[in-house]
Amino acid sequence: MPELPEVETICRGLQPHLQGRTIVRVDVLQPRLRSLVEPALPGRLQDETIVRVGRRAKYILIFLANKTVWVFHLGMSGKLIHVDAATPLQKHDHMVATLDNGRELRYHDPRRFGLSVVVAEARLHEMPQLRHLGLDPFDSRFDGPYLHAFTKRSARRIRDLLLDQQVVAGVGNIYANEILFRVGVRPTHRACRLPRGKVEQIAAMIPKVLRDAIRWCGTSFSDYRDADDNFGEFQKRLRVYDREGEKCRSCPSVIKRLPLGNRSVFYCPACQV
DNA sequence: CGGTGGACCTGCTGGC
DNA sequence: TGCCAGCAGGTCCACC
Repeated sequence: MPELPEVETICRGLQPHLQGRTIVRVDVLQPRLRSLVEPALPGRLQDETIVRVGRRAKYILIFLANKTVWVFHLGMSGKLIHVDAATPLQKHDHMVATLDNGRELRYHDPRRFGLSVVVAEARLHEMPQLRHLGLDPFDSRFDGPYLHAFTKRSARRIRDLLLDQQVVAGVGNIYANEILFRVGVRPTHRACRLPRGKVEQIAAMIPKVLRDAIRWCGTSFSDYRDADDNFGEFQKRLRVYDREGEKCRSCPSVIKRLPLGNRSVFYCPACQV
């Protein structure tokens, strides 16, 4: 589900609710996520105060006063929501953190592809999931030459390269498709065959599209919601993703869908070469 | 090493 | 109406 813009929207929504709050208790209702939630996790969080909420790629980072970090990844269908304690529990609510103001932070994830761990802040960037991540697209070092260093030596399709978190951290299938439409490149184009100028354009378009999506609070199809359980708006601004058979917004052609690996690509056969 | 394809889960939709 | 195949925002691992 959530790519960088959705995760960033959730973080921005959680920050004012969580900052300065103390976690009173944590209940794990279903520990079987992508990896098992360690039994010691509730004890490591109890009575800890939240300093701030941050993000690395698609990971949500809740920094605690004792210099540990509660890390979440939402997988495909995860939600992290701040609610009133009176809100009825939903099916697939797997974790509930009660805060000192009586409100609750709930982790909900039907497909259970998500992740939740607590790590020492000093070891955060050494944890297996974060260690090999590439640059965040908003990092000042992320530019054309950086991306070109990857594209020039890769025979992969450009869509697959953009999904590789070791190259750019935070792009997922929706935004990979949207970015490539906006630079007129087919998702199936081999990375190493793209001219340097096109790679520069792609590198510039990545943060542009992601920023735009953040401005619209992310993309909601079925299950994505922000920290207050509200929909995003960017689905109204998609040019190709999930628009198979519909008219291109830039020319008279019809958007095509192609299964590529186990993720569909969407493109305009006229606008994208 | 690089690249591909399947596995992990549940739920929804569309075709028959 | 009911059933079943196909598909879904992501990662990780086995295999070539």
